[in-house]
Amino acid sequence: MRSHYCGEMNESLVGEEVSLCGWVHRRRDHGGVIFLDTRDREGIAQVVFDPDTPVSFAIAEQVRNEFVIRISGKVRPRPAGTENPDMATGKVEVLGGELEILNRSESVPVPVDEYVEVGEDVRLQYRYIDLRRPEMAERLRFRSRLARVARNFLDDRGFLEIETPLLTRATPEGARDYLVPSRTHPNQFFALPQSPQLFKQILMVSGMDRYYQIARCFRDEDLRADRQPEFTQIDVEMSFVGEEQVMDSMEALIRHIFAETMDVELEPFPRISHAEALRRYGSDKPDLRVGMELVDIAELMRKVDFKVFRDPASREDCRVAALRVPGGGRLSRKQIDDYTDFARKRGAGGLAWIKVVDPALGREGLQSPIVKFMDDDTIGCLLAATGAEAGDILFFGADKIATVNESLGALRLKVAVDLELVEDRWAPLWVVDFPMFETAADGSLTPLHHPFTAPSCGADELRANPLGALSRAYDMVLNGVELGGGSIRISKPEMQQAVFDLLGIGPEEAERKFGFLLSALRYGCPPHGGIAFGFDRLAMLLCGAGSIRDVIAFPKTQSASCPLTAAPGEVSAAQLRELHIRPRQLQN
RNA sequence: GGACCGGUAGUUCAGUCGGUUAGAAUGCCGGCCUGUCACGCCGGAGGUCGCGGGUUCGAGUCCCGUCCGGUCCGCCA
Repeated sequence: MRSHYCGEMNESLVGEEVSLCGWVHRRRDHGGVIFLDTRDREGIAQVVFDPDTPVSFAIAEQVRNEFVIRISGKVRPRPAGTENPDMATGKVEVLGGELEILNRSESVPVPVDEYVEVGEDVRLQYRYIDLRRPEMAERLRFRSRLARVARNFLDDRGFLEIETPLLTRATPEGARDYLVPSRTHPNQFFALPQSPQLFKQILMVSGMDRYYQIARCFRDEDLRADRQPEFTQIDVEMSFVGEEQVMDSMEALIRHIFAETMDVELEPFPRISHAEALRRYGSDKPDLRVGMELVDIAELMRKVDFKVFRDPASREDCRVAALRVPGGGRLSRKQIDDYTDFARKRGAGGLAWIKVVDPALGREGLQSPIVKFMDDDTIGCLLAATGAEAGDILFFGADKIATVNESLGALRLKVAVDLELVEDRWAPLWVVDFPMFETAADGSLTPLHHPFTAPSCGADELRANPLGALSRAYDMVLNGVELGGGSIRISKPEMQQAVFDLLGIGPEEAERKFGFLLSALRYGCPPHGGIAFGFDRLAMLLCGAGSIRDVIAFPKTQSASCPLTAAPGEVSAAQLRELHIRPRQLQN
C-alpha cells in the first residue's frame, strides 16, 4: 500500500514510482494545478495534481485539510526556481497519478502547524491531533530514541531489565500513595509504587547483581511544570559497588546519551558537596550556567550600625550573604521592588541592595538605602569581597540560614534569566556528601534522601550525632534540574534498624511496615546501591521543552485530570460494592 | 491548603470610562485562479463573552461566589 514515508522523498528517488499515505497538511488549489502537502510521521512531501489526470484532479479538488489519503505517482525534480529550501523534501515533488481518500476529517480544533500557540486544555482534549504537529511528533520520536539508547547502554553492560509490580503495598513514609482497593480483601488496599526502590533492593538480595527498569512511578502530590502524578524513571541498582562505581557508570550513561542523541561530548562532571552547593548557590541543585555566587559577609557585618545585618551576623543559625549581579545597576526601582516581593515570598524579611556606580569612589560611588549604616572600611571590604564592579548591583540576605539560601538562591536564578546571564551550555554536576537527616518542623528527624540510604559512618557514630552524619547519597543535577538521585543502601539489618530508631520507627513498627525488607537483609544481602533518573525530565531538557507535559503523550493537567478521557470519572455503585466501598451520600 | 495570571467565533486575540448591531486575524463554506509552498483575489456563515448571583436605566466590562486551565509557594522521604 505504501512504498515510502513522505519525509523520505529526496533526489535519489527521482524517476521512481512511489506510493505515499498520510494526512493532507495543506492544500493549495490554483485552479489548474493543485498542490497537496502530504504529511506522515516522518515529514511532508509536496504532491502535484494537474488536469492531465482528470479523475485524480477531481478528487484533489474535494480533499480538505487532515483528510487521510493515499497517493501514487512519480518522483520528479521540482521545476527550476520552484525548489523550497525551507522544506526537507523541497527539491522534489511527486506528480500525482492516483489519489484515494481513505478517510475524511472535520475541520480540526487544533491547527497542525507551528504558527498558533493553542491553549493546553484544548491540546490535551484533542491530543491525537496535537501529536500530529511535527514538533510534538518529533518529541515522541526523540523520547523513544532516548529510551532505546539507555537500554542498549545498560544491556551492553550486563544490566538485566526486570519488571516490578505496579500493585504493591502502601508505603507509609514519603509521598502520598495512589491507592487501589482490593476486591478480594475487604478494606485493604494496594498502592501504586512511588518507585521500585524496595523491589530493586530485594533483587540485589536475589543475586540479580545489576538491574534496570524504565519504570512508571506514581505520587499523589500536587503538580508542577516538571512534575506529573505518573512519571517514568530510569531505575538502576548494582551489587558489590561503592558510590564511585555507581557514579562513574551512571555518568558514563548520561555522557553516552548526550553523545548518541545530541552529538554532544560532555566534560567529566564536577562534584561538589551539599554544604558547598548551599553556601555558593543557595541550592542543592545549583544551575552552573549562572556564574553568580553567594558570598558570606557575616564577618564584615558584625559591627555595622544596621540591626537587620548585625544581629544575624553573630548568630550560629543565621547567615548574611551578598549576591553580586553583573550589570544589575540598570535595574529600575520597580524591578528591585518586584525582586523584593520575590524574596519575601520565599521567607526573606526584605531585600537590601547597593547599586555600584563607581567602586573606586567608595561610599560616594554607591547608591543604596543601607550604606549610611556602614563605615568606609566596611564598605571597602564589602566591595572587595564581592568583587563589585561599576554597573553592578549587590543584593543581600540576612536571616536564618535556610531562608537566606532559599530567597537568595531563587533570586540568583530569577535575575539571571531576566538579565540574560544564563550561559548557553550543558552544565551537569554531582552533588555529594548529603547529611543523613534534617530536622522537621516538630523537631523530629526526617531522612534527606530515604530511610534506606547508608550513612558514611558506623551505627554508633550515627546514633551519637545523627544531625552531623553524612550519607552515601549522590544527586545528578543538569542545568539546575535534579535529574537523578541515588545512594549506597543499607545492607545490614542492624544498621537499618538504627536508622529506623532515629526516625522514631521502633522495631515493631518497622517490622509491620518494612518487615519484608528487613527479613531480606537478614538472608545474605550484598552491599549495593543505585540511582533513579527522571526520564521525562531528561527528555524535556534535551528537547528544550518548557514542560514535562510536552514529552509525555497523554499527560495530566495541574488538577491531575485527563481532558482526553475525562479521567478520573465516577464508577457504578455495583463496582463500588464489589470493592467494599460505600457510595458517597448525596449532600443536600 | 495558599498567592498570582488567564477564560470573548473552531483557533489565537482586541474590546477604551459601564452605553448603538461584540470586532480582527486565521480556520471553515462558496466562487475565481496552471507553479504554489502559512499561495492569491472576491463573497459568506460563524458568539450561552466559562457558569451562577449581585450592583445599575443599562454589564463582555464593576462586585461576590464557583468551575476550568496555567505559573509558583506549601507538598513532592
